[in-house]
Amino acid sequence: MLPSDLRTTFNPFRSQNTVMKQHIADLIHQAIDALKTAGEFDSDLVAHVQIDNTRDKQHGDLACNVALTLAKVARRKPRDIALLICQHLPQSDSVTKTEIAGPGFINFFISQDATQAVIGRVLSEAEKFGRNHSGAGHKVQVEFVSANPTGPLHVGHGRGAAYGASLSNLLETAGFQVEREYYVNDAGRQMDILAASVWLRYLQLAGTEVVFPSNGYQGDYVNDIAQQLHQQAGDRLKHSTTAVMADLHADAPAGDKEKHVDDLIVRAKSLLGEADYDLVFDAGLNSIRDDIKHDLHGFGVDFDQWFSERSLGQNDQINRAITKLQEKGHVYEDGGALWFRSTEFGDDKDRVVKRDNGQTTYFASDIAYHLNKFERGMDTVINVWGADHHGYITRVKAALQALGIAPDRLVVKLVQFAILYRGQERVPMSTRSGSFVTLRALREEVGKDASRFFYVTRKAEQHMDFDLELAKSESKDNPVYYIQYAHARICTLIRKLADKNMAWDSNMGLEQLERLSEATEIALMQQIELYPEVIAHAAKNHEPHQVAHYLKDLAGNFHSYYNAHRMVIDDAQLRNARMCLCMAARQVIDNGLGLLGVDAPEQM
RNA sequence: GCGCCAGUAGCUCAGCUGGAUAGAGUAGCAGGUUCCGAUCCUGUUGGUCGGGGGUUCGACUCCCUCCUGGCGCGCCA
Repeated sequence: MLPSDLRTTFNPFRSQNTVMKQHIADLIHQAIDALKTAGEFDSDLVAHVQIDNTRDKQHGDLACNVALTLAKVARRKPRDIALLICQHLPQSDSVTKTEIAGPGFINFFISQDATQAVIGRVLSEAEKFGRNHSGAGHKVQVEFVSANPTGPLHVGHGRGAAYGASLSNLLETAGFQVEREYYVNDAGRQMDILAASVWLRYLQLAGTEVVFPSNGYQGDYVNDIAQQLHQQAGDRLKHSTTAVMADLHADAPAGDKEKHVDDLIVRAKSLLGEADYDLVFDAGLNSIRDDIKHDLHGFGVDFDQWFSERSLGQNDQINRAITKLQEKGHVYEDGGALWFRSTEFGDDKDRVVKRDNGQTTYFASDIAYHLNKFERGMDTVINVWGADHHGYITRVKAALQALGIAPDRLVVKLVQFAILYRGQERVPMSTRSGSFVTLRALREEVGKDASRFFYVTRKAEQHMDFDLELAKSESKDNPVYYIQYAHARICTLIRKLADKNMAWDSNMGLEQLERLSEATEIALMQQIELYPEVIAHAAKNHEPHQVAHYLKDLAGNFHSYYNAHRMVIDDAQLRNARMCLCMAARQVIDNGLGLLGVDAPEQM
């Protein structure tokens, strides 16, 4: 038996079948078994029975290709096999007809009774409809956003936030125990630059004349933080211009802006002393982190854990991780630095974990961090990263492997960047031009629902054009409103019925489902029936965009139905049956939008 | 140079892990509501799935090779 941390990734997802697909598959297995008994097939023949939804309803509702896949091993023509199977299929109330078509497909036509039954399941399972237990008993952590706390989130982070949040929700509906985590990069040089920036702005407010470094953080938010700090600490952190600015490397353009800012950091530390430097540092960190937290909350994204990078160093976890690698013989010294021999695990080159000046690298923190994740008992860890980090995957997986953790227990999802458009015009997003759009600005302009929806309508690896005008438009062009409108329409029906003393009677409706036989009604029911497998498939493949596309189709089915038939009618039996169908559709829209972090409003 | 992601209708994108005649939305065209919300519905035009080979009963999907675009290849974080 393998040690527990060497076990491979649990793969809970086998074929996720709907009730009906499973039933058909069972029928086919029974037929094949009967044919084995009859001597038509070898008794050791193994059939992989796959049931597909048909694209064209002329091909029935469900189709099976088993006759084609068996042709070779059974050494018979596919159509002959299909015929044999059909002749041995047990009777089923759910199947009205089977046909052999094309090269040897077996098409199944499902009875209306069986199709209508989904309505009762949706109404009784309600918000639980669509869930499954394939991930039961497994802990998975989803780490996402994790933007440096050196400034507000911008629209580039929004896609990762929307994707990670929806993915987490999806995994939960698949039965996983999910932990949502934000890794706070609160250590390192960038944070020191922020602290120095805050202090210099503070000095300016306190009346000390200093020149702000070109490499400092220029944003207005730094001023706000400095102002708060000044109110809080008074002039206690003040120093003279000469004390601050003397003997520094010159700033750009004449000098080196990197050396200049590094000198300022050293100066801040020496003039302020450790305690006061930490005060300034924490003022910046806490303010920005709280701001990010607040921003994300407004975006419908909340985390279970905000994991501090600094805590790794404070608890000596970085050195412990390096030592662990050393003990296993994967570390060597060269040029005064410590190197992890990652090439042994497929990396292009070895990587430094401890610099010649004794400082550990960011990579070393990341090794410790990922070790920590698994030590916390995660079976699987999912990292949602920006596409620019893909070069990093190999070395992190190499480190895990070196530490005895199966690398496939870490799954990295890369999210491509989104390019903003305002109609035809591309919105410049460079930080330098100062015109980059914050996530907050996006939320204020476009709204949470449309932003969340737009971010996840494209699959994550796909480059994406995000049109602000389209997302903003409250019209038919905008899919999120199209879906929400369907939901609101159904809610309006309920209100309408109450006004007319015709309140929806679900029991009567459920007894009369056989009255629902219009083409648009059947189509809507069939679409509803697909929901659980769409969810399962989306969870399995980490693809929330499938939910978005499904919901668009579902809303389309509803609107067609609504337009073709009336629900508020005198025939109480038919009226209540139709309302059962509408309310089932409403429930599925509600459930699906919920996964995507989009509200399902009762009126628009 | 090496590696990762992408290339599907004029535009924005799906395509259920290899299945039947490649689908939506939008744009274009032609229609529909005295009605429960027209933020809606119906019909229709539009494709050498980047190019070329290969694998097999069958390829947008898998393999090879070229072309194009994005990103990455630090003792930065």
